[in-house]
Amino acid sequence: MYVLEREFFARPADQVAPDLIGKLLVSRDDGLVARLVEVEAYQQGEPACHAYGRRTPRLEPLYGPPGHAYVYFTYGMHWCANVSAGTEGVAEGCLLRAAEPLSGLTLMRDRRGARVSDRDLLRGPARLAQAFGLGREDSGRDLCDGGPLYFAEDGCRPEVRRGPRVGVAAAGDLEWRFFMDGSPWVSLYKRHPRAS
DNA sequence: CTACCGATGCGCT
DNA sequence: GCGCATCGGTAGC
Repeated sequence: MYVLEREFFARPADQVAPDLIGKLLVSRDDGLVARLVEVEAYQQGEPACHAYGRRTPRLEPLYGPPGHAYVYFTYGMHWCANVSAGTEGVAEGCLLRAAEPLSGLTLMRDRRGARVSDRDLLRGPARLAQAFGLGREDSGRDLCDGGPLYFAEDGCRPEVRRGPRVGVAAAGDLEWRFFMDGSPWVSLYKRHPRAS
């Protein structure tokens, strides 16, 4: 089991995202481990990216060095987590959309709700963030500095498929959603009603 | 299982 | 003020 170093993330987001499929997300102090099954790439040159045509304080983690968390708030109640990619000064990131829970399911269920099925614990970006206890204070956190939140790999080499992103109005024709072929842990695919 | 709809508050224009 | 990289409940098949 090897921890993913910063150089893993120092590539364009659309190259990092497919390589994250099958990797492990670890919250060490919580004892949480999950295998990523669905990730989306975003980069600053295209309209769907939060950093499209602007640079504001909340977006600094995306512009900074790779391997840092960018956690944002959406729809008035949900947090979603990205890991920054590419080179410093260029905003790129990978949205963690779904994962298979491997360890710490009890704590995940404490955070998500007692009646939530295993299948729904981490199926969706806001669900994943909630189960891992991620929020505003985690945005900007370094994920490659030996701290408690990091990525690891265990030799899993899944078949990766790709398609259009989920729920993005300015989706364009980019197929930057990557997911594990045939996995029951992947989130439901819903295209945005006004997607181009 | 799918389809619809309301909740909710922040970041930016 | 507007729009949103969403979710959960309910209704219906």
